[in-house]
Amino acid sequence: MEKKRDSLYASTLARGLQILRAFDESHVALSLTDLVARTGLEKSAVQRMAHTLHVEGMLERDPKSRLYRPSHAWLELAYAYYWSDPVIARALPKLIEFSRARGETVNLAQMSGDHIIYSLRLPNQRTHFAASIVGRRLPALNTASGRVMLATRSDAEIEAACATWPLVQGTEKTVMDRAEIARSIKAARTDGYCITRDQMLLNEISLAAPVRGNEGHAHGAVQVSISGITFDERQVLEQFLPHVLDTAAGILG
Amino acid sequence: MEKKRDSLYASTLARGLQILRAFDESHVALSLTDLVARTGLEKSAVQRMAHTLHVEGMLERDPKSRLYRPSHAWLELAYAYYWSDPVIARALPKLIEFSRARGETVNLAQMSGDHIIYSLRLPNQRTHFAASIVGRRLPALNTASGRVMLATRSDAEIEAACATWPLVQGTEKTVMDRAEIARSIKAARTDGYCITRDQMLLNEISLAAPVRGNEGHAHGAVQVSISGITFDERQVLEQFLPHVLDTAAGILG
DNA sequence: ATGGCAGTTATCATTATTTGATATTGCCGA
DNA sequence: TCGGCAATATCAAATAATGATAACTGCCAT
Repeated sequence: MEKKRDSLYASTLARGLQILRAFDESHVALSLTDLVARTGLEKSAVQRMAHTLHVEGMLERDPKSRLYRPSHAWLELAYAYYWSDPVIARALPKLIEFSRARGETVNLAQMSGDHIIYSLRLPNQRTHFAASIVGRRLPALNTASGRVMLATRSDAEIEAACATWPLVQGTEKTVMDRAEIARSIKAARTDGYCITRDQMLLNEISLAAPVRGNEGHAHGAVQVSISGITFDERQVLEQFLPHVLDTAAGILG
Repeated sequence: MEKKRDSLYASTLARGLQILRAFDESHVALSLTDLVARTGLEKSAVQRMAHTLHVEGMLERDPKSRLYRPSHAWLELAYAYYWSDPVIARALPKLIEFSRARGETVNLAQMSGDHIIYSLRLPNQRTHFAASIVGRRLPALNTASGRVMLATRSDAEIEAACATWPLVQGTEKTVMDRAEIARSIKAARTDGYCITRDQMLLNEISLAAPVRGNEGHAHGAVQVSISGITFDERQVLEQFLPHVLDTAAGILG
């Protein structure tokens, strides 16, 4: 539509991507009209894009209901991503080791703009579905992983992030005070870890340590989710912090 | 190139998808000329598609080397896929339970045309990278998972599959004899499970059981990978089969 | 059953967008 | 410093996308 004065910009392709992005956790199967509503594209455009994506194997379609759904190709893209990111290959064996040794859920989170994204997850207990699958994005400032990664950046960047990056109220106890978050990040810088509680899920304690490259800044974060019912924060630090720090340090060390 | 006489087919979108699919385990970062070589598209087309994908956040690019790489958006697509597939949500808690109880690597495989694709993986020991990440595709006939799922289909389908589906020689011991594979599938139908050894990896024993829906045919397979060094096939059956069958049966049961 | 209707499929003239050739610029190694 | 390759930018030609609209379908309520 009215995107950019960019002669290299192929708007048809962009429209097709809009269709793909219309699917998310609360939109798992969409009809043509759903897609029209969600993308704001013309009915005809949606028809052509969806059809093309179907022919190309990017969308499955139920002949009965005529609803479009993501196809397995979406997992193949994740597979390609995994191979492309060198941090993943280094992190995975360490996370497996941790998971085996401690029997707790351990994740690799990475920065993705002003969000974190979970790129590896080794769930060890039944929890919410969203907390067990890869690809979930959360506002960086609201998460231990995000803060501990941010803590490896410059003061200016931290300040800008604290001032402008989005916050989402995950629970009634989610910290929404930017000054307090800034303090948490400063603490994370000196401590080398960040611990939070009840931020995105009640009774969930989250402990994260940065995966640092040579240059010092974070390429990711190793994060564990611990039940706040069976442990308090002090116990989590005592029992898990050394191993988490070790695991994180070992990845690019 | 000139695909179909299909008035609804948006070739620009298809070209963009070709760019995405140019990335795989052995092509993790590609230059424009690489993309030209791999896709067979015109230089200008590649330029525009790659640029658009970059602007839309689907490709990352290293300003120094000018190489394009998959972005985190590829993981977000996987996230959307996970929510869209009802089998995943049912299977995940069961697999976690299994993984916890047995301490062995357990996977959910699904049919994807004539291949299987691993859609959930809970690795429990260090192994090859490819064996630990989701989205990997393998020829169905060469895998225990593929055979056990195929075994729930009609005789005609099995016959056709055995005659025409692709085979890949994963190791020197990979069974490439279609008649033998057909026998293995028939056995899987009566046994309710399939076990293989040394097929895609030497000294790997693979045991799979079907995830059946009401109608009886398989929506997936629960599969465990066991070291063929520490166990022989008889031991694997004794020690794992009941639990694998249980887990698979419990998913849609 | 049947009729109505929302949603899907198909058609087509118009023209905006892509196309692909080429020219220019920038980068890296010799 | 220069040479050569790869990446960017440009542009006229025309293809391929557009969006309005018409025809069709299957589904639900009656």
